[in-house]
Amino acid sequence: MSELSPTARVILGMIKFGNATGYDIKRVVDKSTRFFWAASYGQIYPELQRLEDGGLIRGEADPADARRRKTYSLTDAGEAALHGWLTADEPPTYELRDEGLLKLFFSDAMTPEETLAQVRAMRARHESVLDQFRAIEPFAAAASRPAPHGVLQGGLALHGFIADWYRGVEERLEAGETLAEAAGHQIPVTR
Amino acid sequence: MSELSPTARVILGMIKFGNATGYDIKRVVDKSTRFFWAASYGQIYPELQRLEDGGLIRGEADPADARRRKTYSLTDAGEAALHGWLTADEPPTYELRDEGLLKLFFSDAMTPEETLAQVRAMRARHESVLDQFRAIEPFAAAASRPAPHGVLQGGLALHGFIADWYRGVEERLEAGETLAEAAGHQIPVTR
DNA sequence: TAGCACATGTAAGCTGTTACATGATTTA
DNA sequence: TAAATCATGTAACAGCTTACATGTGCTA
Repeated sequence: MSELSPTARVILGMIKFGNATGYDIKRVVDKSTRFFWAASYGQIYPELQRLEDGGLIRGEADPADARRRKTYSLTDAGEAALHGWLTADEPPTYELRDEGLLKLFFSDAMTPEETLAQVRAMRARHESVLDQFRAIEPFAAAASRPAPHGVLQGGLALHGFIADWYRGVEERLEAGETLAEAAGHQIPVTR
Repeated sequence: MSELSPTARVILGMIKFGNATGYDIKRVVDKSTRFFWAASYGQIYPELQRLEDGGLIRGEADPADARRRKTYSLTDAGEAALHGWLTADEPPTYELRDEGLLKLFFSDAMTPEETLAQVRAMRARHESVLDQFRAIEPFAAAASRPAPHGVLQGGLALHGFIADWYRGVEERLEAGETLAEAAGHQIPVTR
């Protein structure tokens, strides 16, 4: 049994928890996993087809429904594939693309003022993510299954930490320190 | 002037700071920016060609050098493009792909023991990144330009925070809490 | 009845990795 | 002299986004 494609991983999980149509999956992904696992229609619909061809999901089109909506569910093979992936011991993918960090990496080619402006933009970005998370939180807390709310807590902690870290760097840059000095003085603690 | 392609952004920066060949750029990227901005030969060499065609860089092949090495430098247009990108006020790209978080998101389909095993693997991953950063640090600290060391400090803080956060979650999971409970009790502080 | 949400799908194009091909130079 | 490193490049393929095409059902 070959590995699940990246998009297949979200799809199987989403179907497992009752998000049964491609449209549904997209809608839920855009409100939840997109912060660490995005998916677009261009990936979702072809992948649903492949998963059905491969026997991991089964699609049913209700003929009474005038909308040509196709409702998917996991087959036994699909359940097994999902659980196999969830419990696999290969190191999980972790990939980051952070343009702000790249700019800071090259910030010896900028003035301190220009660097400060970029740091501010980076902090704003993470604050905005925090705002989105806070807007989602009541729904996550009230949801029937608890794990997503746990992940959201992690996201709040993470982006809160990053925003705080940038705030500290900003203050030190404003006081005239270099980026390296400012970054070196930031000491994180978890309690 | 159209936007710099993702790989063009690292390339211009790297050339600016004296990494003059495709091979060089790849080597340095793999020791530094790859944690937040990766690049492969399949991107680098064609992009060097395009940048030269576009007049942002100039390549020189030393005929006395038996190795067919091509040494690049920034043209005035290239300097301007680099600086324009560095100081642009569009919100910088921030993309994360974290398979561990996706598994936790779906962990209601796992037993507590299986979830714990995944959290341990995630922590191990970040600890391993920390080890790599610590190995790099002396070189970053001794480098001629200071900004990369500042970024490394940020990386140490970030992955240290994440590893600590997972350690806390692990302990609470071991004590029998659910993921949502364990995550909710973790309170981050920066000082 | 207009507009929005529901619903599925595809085509074009960009970005990226992996693996291979080729050959020179340096070092053990 | 063998192996590692330096050095450039390409072909095949995987993955992803954006934009478009098409049509239904609900609601103000």
